[in-house]
Amino acid sequence: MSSQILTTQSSTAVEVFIRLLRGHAATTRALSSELQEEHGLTINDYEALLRISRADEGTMRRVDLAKALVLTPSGVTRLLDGLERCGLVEKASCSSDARVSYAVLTPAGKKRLKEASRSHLASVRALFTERYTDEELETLGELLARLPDAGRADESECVPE
Amino acid sequence: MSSQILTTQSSTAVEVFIRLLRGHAATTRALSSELQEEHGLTINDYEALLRISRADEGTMRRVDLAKALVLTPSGVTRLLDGLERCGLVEKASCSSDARVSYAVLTPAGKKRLKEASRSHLASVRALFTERYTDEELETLGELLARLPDAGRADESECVPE
DNA sequence: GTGATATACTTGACTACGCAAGTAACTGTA
DNA sequence: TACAGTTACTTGCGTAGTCAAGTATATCAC
Repeated sequence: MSSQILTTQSSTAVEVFIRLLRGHAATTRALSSELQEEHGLTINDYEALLRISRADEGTMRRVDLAKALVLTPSGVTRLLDGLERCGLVEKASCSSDARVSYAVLTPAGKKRLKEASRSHLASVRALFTERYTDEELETLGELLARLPDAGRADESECVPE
Repeated sequence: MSSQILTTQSSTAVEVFIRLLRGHAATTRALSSELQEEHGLTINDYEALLRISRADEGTMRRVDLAKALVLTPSGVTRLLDGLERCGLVEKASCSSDARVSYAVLTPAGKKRLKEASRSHLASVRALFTERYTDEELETLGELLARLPDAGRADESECVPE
């Protein structure tokens, strides 16, 4: 009905953006309900545990975790509050800088992460490999990595021992 | 420190997923603060106005809007509550089905959408075209469209008259 | 028609954030 | 050594969304 201006050139940019939003919403929902039900973790809980487990010395400054998860510092405080309440993470202080408080996995945290990893990784792989060839996955990963802050995703595949 | 299992095959699936999450967070944040400040709309407000404006007869069932935006019905109720309170959207009833209530743009809603479109579309294009060639954008769009529910993004480029 | 089931939508209670402001500690400059 | 500025983190408050439950209407089987 209403007249529309369809600028063909670079109209794809907007499409791509929308698909990014919707794809994120749908995949997150698909994966997080499973993670939630089976292991009581949100996607960010899981990612936080994973990042901490992979960090040098197995500890991570809250600030660095915020960057890795693309959260604000307050978001991280609350995220870790929850994980601490569940006994999966503990605070540790830094000897050289009294401002920083490290997050460390407890044995329970390591255990939970390991359990959750099995099914979560399998689900992620299933979700993507049923839609893309290896080559396409490679391409998609490379392209998404150029988005602001998406580059630091690096090798998140590891399953902590 | 901890031993890690790096399954090279399809490890990219997980990487891609993470980049999707982080890329979404970062691009949304970048674009929505501008939209918020300059036009008082969130990304979803904007998308809702756009979808309604593009629908046949300029009206849309709430259920269909939910699907298009990948929100739950209650999410749509609240989203539209806000837009109604701002006078950008109105309810209309359906003569053939008393359960459905349509969302229609008010003149103010059309005006706001049109104003917001200018800068928003420009920002989206800038954000993406500074990172990708036309060809890459095409590829990225095609790949993202395969994700669950991301396919219905279609030609969102239109600026309502 | 009448009851079972499905659909469209709303509401209350909750969660996961963000933002702004605050505290404490560190750093660099004079 | 004192003070300005920065950094790490927390807290109060607000918001956007979910889920579960509820209401009203429609549809289908018989």
